[in-house]
Amino acid sequence: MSESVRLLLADDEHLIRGALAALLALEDDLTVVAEAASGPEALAMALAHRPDVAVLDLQMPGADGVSVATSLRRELPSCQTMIVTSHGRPGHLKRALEAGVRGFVPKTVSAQQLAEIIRTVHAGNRYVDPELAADAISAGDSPLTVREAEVLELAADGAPVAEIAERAALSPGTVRNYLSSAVSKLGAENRHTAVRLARERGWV
Amino acid sequence: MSESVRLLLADDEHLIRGALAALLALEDDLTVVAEAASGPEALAMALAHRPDVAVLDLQMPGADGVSVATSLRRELPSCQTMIVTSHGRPGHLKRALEAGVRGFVPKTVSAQQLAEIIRTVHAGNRYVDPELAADAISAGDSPLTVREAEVLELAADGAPVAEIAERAALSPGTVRNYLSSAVSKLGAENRHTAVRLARERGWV
DNA sequence: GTCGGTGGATGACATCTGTCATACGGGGTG
DNA sequence: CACCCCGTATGACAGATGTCATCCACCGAC
Repeated sequence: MSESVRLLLADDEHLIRGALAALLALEDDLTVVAEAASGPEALAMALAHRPDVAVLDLQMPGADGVSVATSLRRELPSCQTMIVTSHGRPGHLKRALEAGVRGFVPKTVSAQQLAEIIRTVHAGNRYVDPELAADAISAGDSPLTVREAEVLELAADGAPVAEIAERAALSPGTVRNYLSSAVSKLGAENRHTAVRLARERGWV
Repeated sequence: MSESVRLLLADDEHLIRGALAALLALEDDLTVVAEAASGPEALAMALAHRPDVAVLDLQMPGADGVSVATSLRRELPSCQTMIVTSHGRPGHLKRALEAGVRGFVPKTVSAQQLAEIIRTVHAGNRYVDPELAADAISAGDSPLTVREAEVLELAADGAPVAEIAERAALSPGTVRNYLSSAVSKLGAENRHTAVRLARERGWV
């Protein structure tokens, strides 16, 4: 049937990918034409099989779903992309939408729902899980300046101020100022909880 | 058929749980008798349906797979438990085995393999994914004492010493001692990198 | 040109952390 | 019993961190 939507499934969890392929194959207007277990593989398979829709897991070895979507947008514009994620955080959603992703759903949806969303995306529309969207909206825009976010990111792995200063080419004092203001903007107790909060809200 | 293995599936990701149920149902010696989307629900369903084998996701809301396994061991000893995990870290494996879990596999296995492993577990044998086992062995035993690990865990979310002390019912000075010794044992620069290292090695 | 805003820096100060020595009670082991 | 390790605690001290006020240079707007 030439009407069938050609799908690429990319997920590093074989169990899920296989199960998903089996369930989606039950829908007679959906055809899984390729599967991949990593970011680079997904890209290669997409270019080889030219699917209509790419269903990408967010967390994959090599390159995450959003990077793959970005590449696909450039190299195979005819292919719509959508992200499926285990435990989604709003930051990824924002990144994904900026990358041109048309669908963003958690893995808590059922196969029926997923099939329906695939059709929606294939029709050129967008679909974002309402709950994730609400989270993203309630998280709002980052109150951090570019520098504050940069410094906060460098602080993420527990590096001391001196190291952050070196890596950011700033004076240690300045780094402490930025961290201090970031911490107070986020209402955190110290930079480490600040990093955590910013991560949760997708601001770094 | 009375020979069929009665299964409980617990996973908060509807997509995966449903798909898994569908695939496992294809094996005619396996029957899914209950599904759950959270830790407490898994426990309740297990007690209600008395499955032979419980297939538990590691990450679930409410109570993780290992806690559920621990409770099951006590409240429904006839039920064998196994853990399926997305991105397994060795620490969980050790915890799981101590909780009496008989099978521990990553979601990268195929449905066929999983079915086979379920049979293995049901037969009273154990199965641990070779790669996860290798990781666990190479990570070795934790050099941390129980208290050090406890305190380190409380330090994980960036809480200040005072808060850790309160939550651990210890004096702040003692907390600092433990953190200090944990940091030096792990060769870290500060408690935060120590937390990260311990996490990577599965020691917390 | 003056004004204000922003990025960057400095210095001072209080507090928090990390480290160390020391102390004491309890549980094993020789 | 003596010894050692562990858990717990205290005190002391150096260094790191968080906070604040202040300052300078640059840039764009008025």
